[in-house]
Amino acid sequence: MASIQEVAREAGVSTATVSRVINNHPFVSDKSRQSVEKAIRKLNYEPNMMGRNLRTSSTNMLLVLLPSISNPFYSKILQGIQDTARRKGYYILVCETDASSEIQSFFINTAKQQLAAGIISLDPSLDLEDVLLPQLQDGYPIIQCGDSPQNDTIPYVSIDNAMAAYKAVKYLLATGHTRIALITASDDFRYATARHEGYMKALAESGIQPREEWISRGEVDYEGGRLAMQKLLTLDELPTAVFAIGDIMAIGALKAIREAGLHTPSDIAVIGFDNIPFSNMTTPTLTTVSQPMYDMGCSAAQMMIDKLNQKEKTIKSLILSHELIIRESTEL
Amino acid sequence: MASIQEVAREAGVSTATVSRVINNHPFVSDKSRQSVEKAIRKLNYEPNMMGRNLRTSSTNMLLVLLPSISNPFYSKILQGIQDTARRKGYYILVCETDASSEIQSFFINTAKQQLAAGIISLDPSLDLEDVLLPQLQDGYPIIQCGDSPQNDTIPYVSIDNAMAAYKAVKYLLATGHTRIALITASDDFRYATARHEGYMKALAESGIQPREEWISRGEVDYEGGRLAMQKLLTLDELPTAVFAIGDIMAIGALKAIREAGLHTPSDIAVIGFDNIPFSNMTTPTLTTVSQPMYDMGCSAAQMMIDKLNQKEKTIKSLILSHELIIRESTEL
DNA sequence: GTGAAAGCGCTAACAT
DNA sequence: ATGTTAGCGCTTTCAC
Repeated sequence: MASIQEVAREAGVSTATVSRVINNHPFVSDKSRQSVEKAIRKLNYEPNMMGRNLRTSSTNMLLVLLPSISNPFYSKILQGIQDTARRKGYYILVCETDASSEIQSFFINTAKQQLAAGIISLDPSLDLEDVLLPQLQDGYPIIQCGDSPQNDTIPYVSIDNAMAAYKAVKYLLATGHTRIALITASDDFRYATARHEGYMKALAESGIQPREEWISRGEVDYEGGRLAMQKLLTLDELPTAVFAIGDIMAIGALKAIREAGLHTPSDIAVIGFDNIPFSNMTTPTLTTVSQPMYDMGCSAAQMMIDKLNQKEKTIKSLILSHELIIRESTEL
Repeated sequence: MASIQEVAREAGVSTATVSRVINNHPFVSDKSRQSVEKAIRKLNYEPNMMGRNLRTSSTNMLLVLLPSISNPFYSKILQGIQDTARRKGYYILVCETDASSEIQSFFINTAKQQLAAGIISLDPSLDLEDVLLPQLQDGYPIIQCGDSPQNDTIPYVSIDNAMAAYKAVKYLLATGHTRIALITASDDFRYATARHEGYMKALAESGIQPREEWISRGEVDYEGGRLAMQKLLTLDELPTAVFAIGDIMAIGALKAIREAGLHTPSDIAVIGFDNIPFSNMTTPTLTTVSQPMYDMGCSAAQMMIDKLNQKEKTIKSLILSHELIIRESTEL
């Protein structure tokens, strides 16, 4: 691999001039510029990132933390992050946080080692402020994406989860349902509690007393949704509709309903949340609240890069819009 | 961020000694080692990767090329790669190749810039040998994962696709089907042609003349599978079974069958390929050939790291085992 | 407009 | 067993 030295020698100029050309600095004569460009082409030269980054004590890599790469919600956000980052010349380092427990120290080192210029976390269960921030340099840029953080000192990109859930349940109420159950997860996730709130608010507005037994909890996956639905199916008086806080859980619920010999939506209507691609491939297709996953990723990356380029002093949180998508799992 | 200089000063030794401690070199007195370790803790020191990598002209980053992060097949492999890499102290740079056309130059630069120590490609349509290799330094490590390359000079991790397809179709034949259609993709993908071959071989063995009209092609996605199935449904004599070369296409086929008012498996049985998580969540659940996606990723990463550590001179290709998983879409 | 030279943080000869 | 020193490739003052 050619170095800047060799290019300089080939072009008959100093390394400083080569550097100026590479970095598009003004005050380089056309003559020098051309001979440098010729030398670069001839030697197939590409600046060594380690040298550059060491010298400038900066990097063009961003660290993305996410619970699971194979979860379609997170992978869609990651797609947005990576597209935007690449377009701006940034690389993405991916780190899966669910995998093991030494993860924390591993990714904190990434920052301490000056490998990554900033961190975008998609992990809703990571305590960014109390655990992560104190270990990082002051002012180290960090953004939460896909949920709001526990405390509002960390900037984030998300949607209005309470409002979205409220609208979903309002829709069920408007189509005549009154016995509406909720399938949710542990209260550790901010988005889960927000959607729970929206559910409660919608019921309250309609004067419906929410019953304790209508709240069924499970892991945020297919089996979790299936088991949570099975619990609901043991009730004496069955709900006529279910709002699940995530599509994967909703899809598990669809399965449980079918296994019980009941039909969706005629016996029990189901609404999910996220609008993952697969929600449109189920039988019946799933009514859901669409989150702009890809856009959330793009926005988070853009915000991070603006901050790194000092375009923005501080990062301001961003609330993107959501949309209720009505499909077969709720219409009669 | 503390540097090695500051640690050396704090510990009252030279930077060389600190370096020896960091890198677990022998010939350091217990006394020195302890005072260095104490200083490291006190200053919260972590070696700067740019400095280290520049000096050693090596890196602990691997570049992974994949068509789409949100495709569950690739994201599951990526998960295996990333898990294994992290455990060995390597970082993963992710690059989505479907996104745009400047991609090629972008990732080739990653190698030229000495950013990544090696490349693992999950992209079956990338011409690694003729396009990528010539632009890289001689001996630059590269592995294909999830498919075999066009020419066998690039080491790869895959399964025996022809055999797997053969067994899938054999199973359909054994359960009494004789009119078996194939839903496949363009012949640009090695895995697609291999599975096509397996299909042909199984039919030939049973003395069945494969009909041209039974081969239906489409994009490797849900819509592609759906459209390919719709084409098959226009035939005068319908097939009684369909083998799709990917689960996503198979799921699209299930949809088309249902839309035509027919039932799976009673009217038309369906077999997919890959065993992505969703194949077990469809209605009916999908019979499929299981690829060890996660393991393929782990193996590719391990092979790459062994090569980088000079444990292996050359990388040997690896064929992992597959398995036919029988679910509801084929049983009567 | 251009070049000389310092130095980013680290490792590895080499010297002691 | 430890320290001195050179230098990886680059950018950026500073001097001309």
